[in-house]
Amino acid sequence: MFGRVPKVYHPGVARARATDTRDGLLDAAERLLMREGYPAVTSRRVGAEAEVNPALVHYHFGSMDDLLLAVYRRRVVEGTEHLRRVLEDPQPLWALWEYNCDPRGTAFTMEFVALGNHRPVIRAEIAASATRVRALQVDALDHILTRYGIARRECPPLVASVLLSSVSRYLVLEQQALGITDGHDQTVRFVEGFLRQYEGRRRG
Amino acid sequence: MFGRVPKVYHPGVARARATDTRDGLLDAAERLLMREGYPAVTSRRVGAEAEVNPALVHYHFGSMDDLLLAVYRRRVVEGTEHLRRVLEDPQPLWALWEYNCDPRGTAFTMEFVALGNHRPVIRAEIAASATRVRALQVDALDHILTRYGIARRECPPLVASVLLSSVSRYLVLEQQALGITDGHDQTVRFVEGFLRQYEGRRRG
DNA sequence: GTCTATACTTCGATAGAC
DNA sequence: GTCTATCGAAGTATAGAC
Repeated sequence: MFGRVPKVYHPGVARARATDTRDGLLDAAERLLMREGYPAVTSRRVGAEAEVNPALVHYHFGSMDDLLLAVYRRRVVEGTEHLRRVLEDPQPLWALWEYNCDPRGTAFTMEFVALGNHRPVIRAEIAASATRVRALQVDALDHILTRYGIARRECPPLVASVLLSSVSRYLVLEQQALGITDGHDQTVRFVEGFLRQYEGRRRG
Repeated sequence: MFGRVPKVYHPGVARARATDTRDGLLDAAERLLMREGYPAVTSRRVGAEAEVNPALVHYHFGSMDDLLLAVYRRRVVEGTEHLRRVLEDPQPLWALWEYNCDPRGTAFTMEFVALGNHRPVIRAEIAASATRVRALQVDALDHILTRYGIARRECPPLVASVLLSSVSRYLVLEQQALGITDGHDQTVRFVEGFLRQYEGRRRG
């Protein structure tokens, strides 16, 4: 599995480079995952979506679990980088709320949660990355809440993080997975009124 | 592998009635769903779990979707009845919070959410039932909040319902599906402190 | 690296004996 | 109603030619 790192090819030949194929497979798997859900991510369909032979999935990644893991890891790296920028926003609470309300992130995560429910390897990976992300948020919120004069005892950063993400993500989940939006507008206004208390109207 | 165990029963003696078999299949499907998740709910495995021939699944329910739908509907009926009793609790906010914190309900629902993601029939069924349940909660919360002197403008019942269920269910989801509990204790204490403002300590 | 071909598994669903 | 037997489709994965 580790010895299959792509080698250098004859430069100038029209043949696709190994990393192109590999990335193409990752892209294809992610597209299928988002468009049709993880049951659609089969070696045959990934191959077809990448317009490449299905056997290459196993050549490049070994098992399907390994492919899915690679997809997940790639996105976590990007997501973490994104989150860091979000937390540097001049209105970090607003930015964090909007970040967590992004349906794409939730959809992606939920597919892997569903997947991880019966694939221990994936479950472990999600747990580890989720813990890191939460730590990042908590660290930032600690500074932010202190700056806003909110006592740690009154609202611990950890609690703020959990509350903020649970509400936003659950709303997205309901809407995305079930098409339910009853009460969502009102709830969003309620939360945003809260944010406005500390950071004023959203700018930019 | 399966069909070889139970053999012909003497007619008229211990033979299972049709409804027994049907219920047995529903039970078996639900057990498999909770224990191993929806991918495990195949006609063959349901048959084995119910100690009955796999072909009977199709005889009694038609397709697998129909079986899953039947499992879901049975539970919704029970769940709704349960919720009605919960809302009549002398401390309804506490009772509702605890009801939503029950991991079993969330696990069951999440399996169907994952399932419904790519099975339109199931998705529609979930959406419909979720809407009914929410209406039930909102109706009850309207009376409850009014009784506690909370103005509708200050905290609309609809918002209270969405907030309460999103936090509890998301906590359960994180813990159950990912094994993450960081910050959960603190968040629960935070919420319960809030409940205590209106209903005092939990009794019973 | 990439492809063809294939082994092996498990699925949903049905026909027909009893 | 229940079982046996089976079809056809789809999945993972590997071997081997190029």
